[in-house]
Amino acid sequence: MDTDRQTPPSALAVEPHCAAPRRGRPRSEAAEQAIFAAIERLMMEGAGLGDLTIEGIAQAAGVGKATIYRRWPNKEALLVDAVVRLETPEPELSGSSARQDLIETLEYMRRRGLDKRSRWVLMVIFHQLHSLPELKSVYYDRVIQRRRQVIRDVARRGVASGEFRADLDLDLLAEMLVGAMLVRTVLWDDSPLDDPALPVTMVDALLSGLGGPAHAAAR
Amino acid sequence: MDTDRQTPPSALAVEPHCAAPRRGRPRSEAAEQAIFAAIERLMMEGAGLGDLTIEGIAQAAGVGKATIYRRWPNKEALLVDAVVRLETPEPELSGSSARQDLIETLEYMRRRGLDKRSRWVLMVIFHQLHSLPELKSVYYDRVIQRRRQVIRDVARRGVASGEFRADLDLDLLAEMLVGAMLVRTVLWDDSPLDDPALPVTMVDALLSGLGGPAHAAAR
Amino acid sequence: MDTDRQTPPSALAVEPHCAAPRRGRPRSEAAEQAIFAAIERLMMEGAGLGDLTIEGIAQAAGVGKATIYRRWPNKEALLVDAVVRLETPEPELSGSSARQDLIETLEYMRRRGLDKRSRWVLMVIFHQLHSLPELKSVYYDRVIQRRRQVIRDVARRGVASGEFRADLDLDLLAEMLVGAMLVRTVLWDDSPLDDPALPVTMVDALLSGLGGPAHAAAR
Amino acid sequence: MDTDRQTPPSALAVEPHCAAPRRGRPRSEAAEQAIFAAIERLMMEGAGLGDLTIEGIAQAAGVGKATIYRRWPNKEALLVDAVVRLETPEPELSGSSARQDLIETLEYMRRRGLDKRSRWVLMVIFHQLHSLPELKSVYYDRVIQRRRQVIRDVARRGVASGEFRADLDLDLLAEMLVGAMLVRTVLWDDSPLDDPALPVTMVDALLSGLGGPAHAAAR
DNA sequence: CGATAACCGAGACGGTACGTCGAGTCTTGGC
DNA sequence: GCCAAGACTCGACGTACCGTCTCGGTTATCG
Repeated sequence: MDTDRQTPPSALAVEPHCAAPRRGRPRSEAAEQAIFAAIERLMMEGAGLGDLTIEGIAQAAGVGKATIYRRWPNKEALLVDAVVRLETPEPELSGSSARQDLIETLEYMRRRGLDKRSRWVLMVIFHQLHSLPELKSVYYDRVIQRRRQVIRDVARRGVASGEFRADLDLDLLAEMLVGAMLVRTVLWDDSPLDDPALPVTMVDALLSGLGGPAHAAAR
Repeated sequence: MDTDRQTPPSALAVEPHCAAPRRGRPRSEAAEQAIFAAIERLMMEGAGLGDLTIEGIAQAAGVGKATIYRRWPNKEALLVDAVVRLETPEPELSGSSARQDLIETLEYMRRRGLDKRSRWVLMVIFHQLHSLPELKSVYYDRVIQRRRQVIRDVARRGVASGEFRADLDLDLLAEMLVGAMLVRTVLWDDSPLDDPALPVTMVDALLSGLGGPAHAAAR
Repeated sequence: MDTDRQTPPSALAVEPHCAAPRRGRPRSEAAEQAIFAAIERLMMEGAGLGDLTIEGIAQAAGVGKATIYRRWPNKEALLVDAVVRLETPEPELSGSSARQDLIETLEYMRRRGLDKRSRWVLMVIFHQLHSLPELKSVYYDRVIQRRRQVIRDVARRGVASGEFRADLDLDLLAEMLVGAMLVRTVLWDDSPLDDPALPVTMVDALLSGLGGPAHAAAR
Repeated sequence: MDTDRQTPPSALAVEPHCAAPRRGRPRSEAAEQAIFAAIERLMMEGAGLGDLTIEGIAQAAGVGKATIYRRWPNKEALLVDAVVRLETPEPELSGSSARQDLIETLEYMRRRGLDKRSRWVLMVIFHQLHSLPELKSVYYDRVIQRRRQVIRDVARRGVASGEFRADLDLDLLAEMLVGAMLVRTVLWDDSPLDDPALPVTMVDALLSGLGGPAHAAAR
């Protein structure tokens, strides 16, 4: 499915509304690149969300404001597209075992949480997610669902191989792992993500259970 | 505990800067109430974060802008105080067992996630947390740390009673539970918080472990 | 007189800049007509000067903007040419007497002042005359000087025939007559141009003089 | 009449719409002065009408754009008010004779036509007169009608004293004199206004009549 | 009791960014 | 080389808020 997807996934952007034979001067690919590059540059220079202005971006990109507004209907839509574009690709899972795959996924998230760019992306997402309803569905479909599916697939294989309990609630598993990583990534930036053993610790804790003797006896 | 807490916890607010005997007309308590009431009203009418402007709030509250700026140094500080003020009080834990206390804590979070007002509060928190460093520490000290302490206390008692494993990582426990609830609360608003059994399921999953026979054998 | 005037008097227009044999597709005569027709149409629909935009004209004419800019260097030049093109031809004077010729000239101006199209032309002239120095000389040479010459010729014949005083200041005569008509045309649009006797009244007043007995005695 | 007119005649301006007891901070008189001063300065530096921008004026006046838009609804209204404000006061007429008064009036217009500031004002008037209908009536009532009345009064006295013919058409007299001056002022800026004898020449020509012996015989 | 001082609503102030529009230029494919 | 279409940069438009600053007027406490 989706084998021929070359064009990058630009949601929210204003497509030239004509259907077939495209007339007139085509939009400049260079301008688009310059815009995204300017955003990334400003962002890396420490610009917060409120510091990113359309006028500033246009200036930094050497581009007219109209060129931006021709592509996106407003500031939010632009930021959203910039954010989606900055998302790092999903990791390739080794597939040696379900436990190992979970660990690799969490390790990917851990690294992402340490990367300035990725953390900035998450900030924007969390910021705009509720003020721009369109973004919600776009990001949900394009990023979140995709990741949930990865974990879900891993878990299914784990259940089949007997690594995971048969009555496993797949969503719950995903959320407990992802949620814990998000908390450490988004809520604290002096966050304890530096420990490379974190993914192993988390996965094993979840698989082995945290209950003690009294808990085991009660079952 | 905390029996003498009458004055609301207004951090970030600008206190009248003269220390000693205070002269002149005192600040109107009514104005303060009107401001908070206006924010809540606007919020309940569906105003997003970007729709909340100082001018709008002042107008809705029938209050001069200066009256707001006399109390808070800027827009963010006001929103933060409004948010902290809307925080529901912590639940009383029954203390019958550590497991039960965890479940009650999660049940409290679940209810909170279903409440429109509380969800709006979380939105603001997530939004402003990075753009206003002051908020970060205030909210961190005042809300997050307090909750972490509650869970930590519960867990400690659980370890002592043998309900929890002795090598329990308290922070990890807290984050996996809290993180999962936050994901369901903040990221999705069609979220599956409706299931009243959710807290029990989560706690028991974490305590019993999700590993299957193959996992158990490997240990 | 002027029997060979086929090509319209297009001053300010940009001639294809290669001098010699002209190659490639020749310019579309139809496009030119469409542009002028569009301007006239928009003008008659009540468009003020500020409402006439190049983009609007191009759209209304079904023509690309470049097609306009290939012919005129800027907006003002286009309007000027459009205006000159709308100028009605000079009247044929009967020549029966100098007084009669003056009256006929004023009558022509009176009618012109009652015509919406002509009044619009005058508006544009008065507007652009100072912001576009080129227009000034073009319009001056092509329209004003021509008319002054007509009146001057008439007056000269009048002096020769004894109808006019020998010490007549020709320019002053022209300006007093023309000026009065312009005032009624340009400054007021509820203007009293409806009276068909106006030209006769004006000419006779000027010729007979407005001085009374006391004035006559003083001379 | 109008003995108590202190407040300058600011038409088109947006008056604070509250009726009686004026609340809030009053508008800064200084800002208003700075705005007008900036316009005049820019104008004297040779700015054409198209070169006068709100942003430029605000900058030159050291004033926020909003401060301008709080007073005038748009650019045109501001220019109009600036123009009306720059109008020089009417001259005091000596009243020694009707002929003399007419000459003085024309001399005033001649001088005005030689003054850069006044010519600029006339340009703006002629420009905006048709694109901004409100201006038309304001300027008409406030300037043109007033001047017509002056000439009318003079002429009436002239008729009474026998200096002017009894059947004098007052409006026609005014328009022929005023029109001729306007033509020389507005249409040509290399205009022959330098001759100080011009007013005398014009008035005497009009009073004595330009007809020659043949014309006189025909009456 | 009167002065003093800080409060109050209202709204103007200088700025900054927004999103739109037009001018004049450039770049497609097509005739 | 022209044509229609429509992108491009630039810069002004008119609007909305921000955070500050007066206004006239209202309570409090202090002297």
